[in-house]
Amino acid sequence: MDGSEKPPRGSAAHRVEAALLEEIAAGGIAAGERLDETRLAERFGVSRTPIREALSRLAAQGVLESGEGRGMRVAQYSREELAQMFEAMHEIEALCARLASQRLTLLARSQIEVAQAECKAAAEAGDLPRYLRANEEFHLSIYRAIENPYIFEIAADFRRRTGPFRAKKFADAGDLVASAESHDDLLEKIFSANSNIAAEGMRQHMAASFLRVLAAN
Amino acid sequence: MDGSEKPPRGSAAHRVEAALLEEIAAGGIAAGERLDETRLAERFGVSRTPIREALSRLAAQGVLESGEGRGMRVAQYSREELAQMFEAMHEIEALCARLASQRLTLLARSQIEVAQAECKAAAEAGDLPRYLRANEEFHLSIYRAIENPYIFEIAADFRRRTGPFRAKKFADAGDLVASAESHDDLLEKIFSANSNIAAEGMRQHMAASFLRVLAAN
DNA sequence: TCCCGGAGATTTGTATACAGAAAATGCCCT
DNA sequence: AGGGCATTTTCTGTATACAAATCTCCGGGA
Repeated sequence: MDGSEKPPRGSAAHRVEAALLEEIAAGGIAAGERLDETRLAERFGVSRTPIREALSRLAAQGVLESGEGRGMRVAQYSREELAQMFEAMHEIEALCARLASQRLTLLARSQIEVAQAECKAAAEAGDLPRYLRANEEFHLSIYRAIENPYIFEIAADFRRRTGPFRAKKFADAGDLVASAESHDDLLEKIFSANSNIAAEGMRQHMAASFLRVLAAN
Repeated sequence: MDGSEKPPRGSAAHRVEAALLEEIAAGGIAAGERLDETRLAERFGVSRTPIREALSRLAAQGVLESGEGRGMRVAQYSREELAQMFEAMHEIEALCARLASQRLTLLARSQIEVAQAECKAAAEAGDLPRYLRANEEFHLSIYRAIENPYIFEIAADFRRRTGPFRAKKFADAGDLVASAESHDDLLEKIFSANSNIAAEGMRQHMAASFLRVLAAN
């Protein structure tokens, strides 16, 4: 929830939390999969106590949930739930585009352009992991341009939660190239100095993306 | 983080979490104040373990933070940070009003009206704790009308975090009455079936509120 | 007077044990 | 074969103990 500040409480618990979060975001632990405290304790070489703390924190952040039966599971979303999350994300992304367009500094613009250049390079190389990282950085750089950490955090949180589902829409290298090209269209609108055009451009960009995600999930 | 679903993990830990959250939101524990595990354990009649779990979860939600020195403290915000949070909340609230206006069912409208009636009754009784609860419920009922749990959660989260600061704007019973009356104006706009008027109405309502909050903090 | 170091007190993080609840398994009867 | 009940196993939540880290206070020296 915090950006960058002081080390959070507990080093083993924190290490476990961060590792699990990264693994879940990359799709390494599937939605619905159960996390076993005892096995995780063995895996990380600690007692159950810091494991429970890490799991509990991830649950408080909505990454895990107590589902049917025992144990924590990676939060699962039905298609309907996924669609609702995308709808919320859709609104937040449009808001971000509008605000970014209103507040854009030359420095922020330059950073967005650097991020887009990396997207293009990764797409041309047909390198999916690299593209996924670059794509996230591209969108995060737009959120940063708003210069409000709370808005940044909301948008970044959606990215974190939907990451595993969104990754599935890229079937081949052509998809990467098309995605990177759609960024160009989007940036034209964000840089147009018309915040309504920016918001509408982001709506279209995200709608196209979500339709592909729903098809792939 | 969740609205209403299954009982969250842990009954003592959960009870403590909920009680602390309510107390913090009502301003009963001040921003920056340190929470002592041992004393809380005595107070709630449990061991440190569930206390630690509750505190850890509240930290994951941004309500508490590990600050300078030992222990968890209620999260503190500078005026600048508070203003940024309000700016973000302002945008989210306007978005909520717009969507609620677009999606309002008769049932949802009725529930909002019940909540507003309770606000008025509490204001007329000059009962601050009752008013604070009623005011929260009023706003939550608007978010519920959107029927998207993710948007609900974002807006509710801001309410949770800003609760202690917002509570300080009510200096006397007249403030309660004025606040309840401003809800009438707001509802007229939300019920107007014009989502732009609804959004603008909420912007004004929240801006007035934030200016009073900044003055009081 | 001020600063530093050491000792004691306090707090934090974790490991382990225990009790209770939930789930799984096995057995018996229809 | 299927269902119900009893028993066993597994998991969850919590209490307690311990070690390490941090904080506070006091005394001594410059």
